[in-house]
Amino acid sequence: MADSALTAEQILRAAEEVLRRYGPSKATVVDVARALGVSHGSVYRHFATKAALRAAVTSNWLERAHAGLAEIAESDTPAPQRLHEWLTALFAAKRRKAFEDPEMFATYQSLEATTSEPVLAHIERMVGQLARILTDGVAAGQFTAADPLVTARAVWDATDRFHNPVHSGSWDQPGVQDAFEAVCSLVLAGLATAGTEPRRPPRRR
Amino acid sequence: MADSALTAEQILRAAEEVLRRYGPSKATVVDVARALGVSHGSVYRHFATKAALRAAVTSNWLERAHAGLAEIAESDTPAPQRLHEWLTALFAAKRRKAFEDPEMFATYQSLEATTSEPVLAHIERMVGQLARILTDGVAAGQFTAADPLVTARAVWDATDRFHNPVHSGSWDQPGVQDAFEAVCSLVLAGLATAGTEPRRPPRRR
DNA sequence: AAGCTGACAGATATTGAAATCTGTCAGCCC
DNA sequence: GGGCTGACAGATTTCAATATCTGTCAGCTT
Repeated sequence: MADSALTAEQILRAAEEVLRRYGPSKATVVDVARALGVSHGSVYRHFATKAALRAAVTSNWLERAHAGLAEIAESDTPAPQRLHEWLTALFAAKRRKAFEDPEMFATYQSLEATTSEPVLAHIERMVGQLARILTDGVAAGQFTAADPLVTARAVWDATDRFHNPVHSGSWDQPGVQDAFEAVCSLVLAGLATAGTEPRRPPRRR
Repeated sequence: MADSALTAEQILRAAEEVLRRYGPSKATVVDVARALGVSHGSVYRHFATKAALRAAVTSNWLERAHAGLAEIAESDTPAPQRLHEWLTALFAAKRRKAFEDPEMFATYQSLEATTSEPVLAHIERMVGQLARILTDGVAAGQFTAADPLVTARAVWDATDRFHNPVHSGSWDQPGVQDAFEAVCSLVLAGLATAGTEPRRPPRRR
């Protein structure tokens, strides 16, 4: 019956729980199956590989973790403040997750290390939201950016230290918040003027 | 006699060779001693611990690897071009080392992971050179930066993706050079105007 | 006496055998 | 028949025994 059918939904929930309890290095699909009271073969009916299952769980988690960002990106706050707010919210969310949900964060981190598809998709989404803010800013004459998408990627790269999980180890050190603000200011100042005109093809020297 | 005396110099040379041959995870101080034809106890007369020896070798190597940067930092090229040149040279040097001298690069990388003293000193030196360029730029009216040292650190952070060894895995991918130029442009544009005034959204224009 | 050696204790790494896990699939059950 | 099971092969991980390494030091050598 439909009631007793094993759904992908259920598997995802159980897998997240298992990952949270054991961490990415210890969690097995046998554990997930056991938590659901089914044989591990059933899990493979819904997810082709363990990696795919982990990716789906992480993707889910990432979506929830960054729920508020899209709203900020689409608010009608002036673009400069909006960008600052968005970056601050992103950094805060990452930090909070790293601290409060370490096992899931480690899972995300291990996924990132392999540059897998869902992480790339997530980055695309994030860069897309940045591009949205930039486009609005350009329209309002607050920003200059020849190609908002390229510039958005530059902003993403420039703030890497504050959202890339490989740097999470330094997020609890004293100076980070100041460092973050300094980079924000630099980036905002850069957007206010020239944008990302590839200045003078680097003449060989 | 003085001729046969074991010097720290000799040990450093031998240790670098051993590190280069075996890599940081396999090289032992017994190997170093063997290469010198002495007992490993002698090595400890000159370096208190294996970590200290590795740090000294890496420090040495780092110094040589970035020899040209100081000259660029102190040249009389206009600050904006000089900064671009410096960042480009830094990125090129890192990339070259990662590719041509992988074992020593891995050694450096493992040192960096522990945020040890010599790496911190090296970063200080790099940020100092950036600050020098910034100060010159401010004096010439090309840059705005309330506190050049703080701004230098922001420039260092913003370009992290192109000099931090944790990112070396992405340095051989197609788009990096463009990404680097885009971040450079953003940073240079930011320096041209507001510098690092803590979040004062540009309202003019 | 300054510098080196070699033996030592405790920590770390290597190894290979046993256990567990991943992914597949023929067959069972609802 | 669609979905689940349980047994299986090959890959990976665990574990404990063994070997090697790090750091110390008493004593030898020159």
